[in-house]
Amino acid sequence: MYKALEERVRKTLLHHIHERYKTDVPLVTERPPELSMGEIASPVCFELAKRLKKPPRALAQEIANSLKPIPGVARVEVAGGGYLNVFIDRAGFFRATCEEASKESTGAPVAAVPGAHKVIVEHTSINPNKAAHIGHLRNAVLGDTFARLLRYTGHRVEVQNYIDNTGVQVADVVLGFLHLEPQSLDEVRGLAAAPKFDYVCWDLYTRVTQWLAEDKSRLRMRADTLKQIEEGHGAAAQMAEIVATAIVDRHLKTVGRLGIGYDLLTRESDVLHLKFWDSAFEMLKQRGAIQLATSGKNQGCWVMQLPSNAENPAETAAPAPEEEPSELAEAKIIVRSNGTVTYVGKDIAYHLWKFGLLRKDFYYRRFGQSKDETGVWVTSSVPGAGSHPEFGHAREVYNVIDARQAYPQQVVAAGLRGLGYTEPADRLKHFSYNVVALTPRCARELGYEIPEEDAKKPYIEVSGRKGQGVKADDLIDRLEASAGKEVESRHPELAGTAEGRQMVDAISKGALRYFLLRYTRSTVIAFDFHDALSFEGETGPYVQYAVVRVQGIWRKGAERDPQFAGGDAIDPAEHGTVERFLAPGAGDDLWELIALAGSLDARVEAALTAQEPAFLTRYAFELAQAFNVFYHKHHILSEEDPWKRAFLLKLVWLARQQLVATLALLGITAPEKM
RNA sequence: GCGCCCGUAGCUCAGAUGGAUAGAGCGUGUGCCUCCGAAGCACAAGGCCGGGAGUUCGAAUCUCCCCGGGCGCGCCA
Repeated sequence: MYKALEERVRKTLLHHIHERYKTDVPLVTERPPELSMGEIASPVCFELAKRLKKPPRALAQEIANSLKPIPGVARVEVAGGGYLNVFIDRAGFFRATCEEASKESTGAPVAAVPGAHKVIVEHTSINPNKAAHIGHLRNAVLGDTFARLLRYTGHRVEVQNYIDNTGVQVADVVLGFLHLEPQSLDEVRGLAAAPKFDYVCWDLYTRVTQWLAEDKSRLRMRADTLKQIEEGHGAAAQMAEIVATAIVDRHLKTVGRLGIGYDLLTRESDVLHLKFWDSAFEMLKQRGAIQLATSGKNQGCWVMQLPSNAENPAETAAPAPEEEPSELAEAKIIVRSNGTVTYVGKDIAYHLWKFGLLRKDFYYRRFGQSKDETGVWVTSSVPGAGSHPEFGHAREVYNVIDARQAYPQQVVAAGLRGLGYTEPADRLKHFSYNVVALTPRCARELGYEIPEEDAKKPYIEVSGRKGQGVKADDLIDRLEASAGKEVESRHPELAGTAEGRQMVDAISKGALRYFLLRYTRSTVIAFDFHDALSFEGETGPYVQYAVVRVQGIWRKGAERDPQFAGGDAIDPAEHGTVERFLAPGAGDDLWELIALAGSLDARVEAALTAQEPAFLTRYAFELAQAFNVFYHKHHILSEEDPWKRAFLLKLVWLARQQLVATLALLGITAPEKM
């Protein structure tokens, strides 16, 4: 509701200034620091004063006096040196917010706006050769939450998880099963069917890394293995298929514990076998987007020139004709002199497909052994039976990839641009985030040797190749154990019941998702079990608890009075009492909660524009905090004035609606009790 | 060397698009369960926003220069 009103105020002011002063100024609105200053403020008169050479305060006064009434606004005041402070019509805002909230879905996906363009969000994309760790979880949770935000605002969203099943990381594990700890195909199949196969591979991968380091000649074996896997034949390829498929299955189960799923798994092997690259290569050559270097250090390679000035690609797009590509420092190799394509080359082809610009498509089937029709879709190299949804053909693409990969992402965009697809290139967004590191204390706790000079650092990055890091399932297990203890101490009667398990599940999931989302994307998370396992303060369970308190009120109310109706109590709005309870002064604290509860739309908007899910965790916390303050101040069930009681109940209902909706966007549910 | 990110309370972090008195959580100290659940609430202590210059009516936020940290820049993926 707040967003709509803010926009209306902004438009009215702009129009008014345009009419009265015949000038257009950039107009921003903001939240005043205190409620006594209104709910919407604009410093526009400072800017206007500069242009008109008049004192800002006088201008503000003029505008405030001459402005026609704005629907939903009670009054406009002048404050400070020339601020325009807008005071919302409290009762009207309350009614409108309740109206909106009653239509709100509480978690179910919102139907896309008819005719909406498709947005692809790619996230997770873990190498399928070992167990997922906390860094992967940050990726998946960020991507999943952003997709929820897009869906909530009416976008058509397709979530993809890219599976690099033909890369060196898979090859390393296959190498381990072939040479380091030889196993037959059947034996590997057996291992892959066992529960903790991803942990087995985690350890094997570590040993292979060391084994390769011990004797560099073994790198040749790896190259051969990789080649076999890429070409898709031989024992190595079969083993890679078994390993990758089983690990992907493990990853899906792990992220599934946090409520994360996908529309499509795209496999690199299918990109290769369907020769997506060949098509892309032709396009790139035809458009001159890549050149064959005829001399210099890159001789024999196909290279792409990158604009040296990223901010102004147009200026550098056309190089001087006499310039030799081989001499350009900014050239990026796309095809090696031996004719094989690099990773970015494949990625360019894949992204052409994402935008529907490649004249090729995958085949599709359901993932998994079971023949059910519910499994996630996965790409295939061979025609499958039956129909499938249309995949790809996005207008906009978000790639959730950590900040270290900013450069390759730029190369992909440059590739699109080189083909003349400037608009798709602009709509290819790198949803960048920083890594999850460990605090030195945490690293020592896990038994890693930390040099003295590193012990003072705020965080240290550990090596996945060395098998260091916190495995996702281990962390979730610890959270569940910890939540289980809390639940048991509060509700011993629920031990072992389905309700108890659901409670533990909701709390641990809520704590973890909230923890990973509360940091802004550019922050390196210094992971520590103490913070991640906390259920107090700014955490998911704190917000969940606010919702649980509402259920408590309803439950208690129903126990005492069979007629009690909770959120559906008599509508106080219809009896003219809302104005009384929200009157400036006495009603300020209630109004504060309402103003915040009505700001969900504005916060969602901000989170989307800034691509910053952390804005929403912040909002959830603020709202829960405001509700808790309200809860302690007003005792609802013992309120004697029936109108006041009805009003407070409606307010409780509203706060709950907004909290539940916000949590749903964060992928968190609140249990009935906790 | 070039490019990107970061430096805010003892610790971990918010302060998007420049705005009014820089905020949370954790930790510390003190209160509050006969009262809708204390996974909570209230109060207190704690800050040259890394340093310096500049732009502006106004700078934690923008520009430049330092200092300190992290990450990229491969015929790896």
